[in-house]
Amino acid sequence: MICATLDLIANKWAVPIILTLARARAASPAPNGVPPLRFSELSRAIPLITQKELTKQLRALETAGLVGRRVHAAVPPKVEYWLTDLGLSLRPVLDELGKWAAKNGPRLARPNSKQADSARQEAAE
Amino acid sequence: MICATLDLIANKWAVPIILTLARARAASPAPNGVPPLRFSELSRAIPLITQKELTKQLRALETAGLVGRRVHAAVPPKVEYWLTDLGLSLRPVLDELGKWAAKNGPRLARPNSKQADSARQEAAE
DNA sequence: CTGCATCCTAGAAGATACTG
DNA sequence: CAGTATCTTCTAGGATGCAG
Repeated sequence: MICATLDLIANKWAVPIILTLARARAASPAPNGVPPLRFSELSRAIPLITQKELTKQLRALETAGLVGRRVHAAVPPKVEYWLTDLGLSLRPVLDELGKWAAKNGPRLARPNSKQADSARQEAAE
Repeated sequence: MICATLDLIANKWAVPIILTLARARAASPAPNGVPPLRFSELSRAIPLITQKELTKQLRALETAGLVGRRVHAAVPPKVEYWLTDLGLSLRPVLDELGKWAAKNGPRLARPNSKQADSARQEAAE
């Protein structure tokens, strides 16, 4: 079931979204409430993401319980998202991942490229 | 670039393969050489994987430097794989991931309705 | 402002058959 | 034994446009 967790965070935009929300949570000294981000704020904070993807990922993360969502029924619409405690508990995982990536990432020869790797030695015993 | 790392291990069979090789490395007291696994041994250890997928993933992991590969030019063919030190260094990451999954995984409401039928493979904890 | 619906393409992954 | 080679299906993800 470690794969279920991976499926959760391995999507292209899941990590940026989580980190953005985590930053928002850390940036504000909200004592009793978590400072939420609006949809448009998230969209601006992650410029390259599509609205569709942002929506989809937020739904997935919400379903998993990592992200909270509140709709303010008003005009104009206002929907806020925040990282739940469960979502925040992912930080050690992401940090560990980040540590490894920082250390070994630079050396990562692109993994899934179809580049014919010529430098594979065929040891003939 | 944390995403590059994720791309590496987020593939369906990457984790089972790495864990299998890691188990092989831990299981033997090889002092100067790492105990390798043959292609067929890997295939048997991960019964549900396709040959094509096994080959593809091994190539990707090899390119990334996580897995070593040695071909013995002989009949019958014999190709051995082992986890490199770099590959082994991923363990803390996977362990952290596993810890989180063990604690919060049971509560994960299906994120993308991804039926993980490979759960049989993950007795690593 | 939010976010659903629709169409589209590239790549992941499975099944099966064949080869040195 | 250790792979390639096809063929097929499925889904992630991008590009719109429309609606409440």
